[in-house]
Amino acid sequence: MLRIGEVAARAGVSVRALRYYEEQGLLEAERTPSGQRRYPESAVGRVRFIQQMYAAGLGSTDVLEVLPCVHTGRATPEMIARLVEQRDGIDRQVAELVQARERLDEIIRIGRDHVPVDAPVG
Amino acid sequence: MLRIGEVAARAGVSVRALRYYEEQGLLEAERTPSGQRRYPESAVGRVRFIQQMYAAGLGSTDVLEVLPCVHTGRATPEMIARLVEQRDGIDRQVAELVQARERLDEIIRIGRDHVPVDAPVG
DNA sequence: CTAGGACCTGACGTTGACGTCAGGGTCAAG
DNA sequence: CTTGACCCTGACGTCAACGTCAGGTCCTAG
Repeated sequence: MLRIGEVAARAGVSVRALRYYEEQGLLEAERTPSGQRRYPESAVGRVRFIQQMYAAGLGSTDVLEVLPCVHTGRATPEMIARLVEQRDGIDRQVAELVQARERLDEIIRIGRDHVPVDAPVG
Repeated sequence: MLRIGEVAARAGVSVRALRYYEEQGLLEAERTPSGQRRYPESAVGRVRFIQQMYAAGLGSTDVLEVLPCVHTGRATPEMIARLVEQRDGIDRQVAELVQARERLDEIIRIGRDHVPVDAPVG
């Protein structure tokens, strides 16, 4: 059983973040008699997953909806529907990002052509 | 010359957003003698671009750095460096999103296999 | 048994991109 | 010349995912 600082270090997040995840119902912990949190090893992976979902733009309630499937490996058709919805949302985001990337690339190309004089040929 | 509401409608953003962009130095406007903003047609495209950059995760200062190139079509090597930096940032984001997407897909597959009983074969 | 590092619970602070409300001008139409 | 839609400037509110500080407890090495 890991202490909170240990989990934080291994997962690359702050201690505060872990307590926040607990607050949001995303992460449970056993408690020692004195009230300190103890996590199983699996918590590290769970936290990494949570981070990944945050990075994908999901809010904590979205993650909350998705997590049971991860934990149990089972999902009701309803939950699968949610998962698919979130995945499609990510797809839309990727599409937007790619568009923005192309826009920037275009600007970069144009900028390189019109680049000032002091760029010698070599 | 367009009024602010017109620009907002065409670009699909709120009037408040346009005033905010001006505050951030992202969007200029002429003023009528009475102080009302008047925009050229080009403002609509400009706003769309700003939105696209926001969607790509850039903050307003980042957009501010990038905008002159768009406006003038010219860029110093320094500005190009910034543009490339931003583009690479977007690339990293896309990579993260794709990873998250794959993770969700995996969960969906597993979930579909382990799906409860009441899914008849047909 | 004691020092100090890790942990605890509140609870307020932060940041960005606006939303929203208050109080008051502006302007084309009838 | 008035109505009603549109515009103006502050200025405070919001939301999420934490940061940070205060004041106190725990625990482990020496």
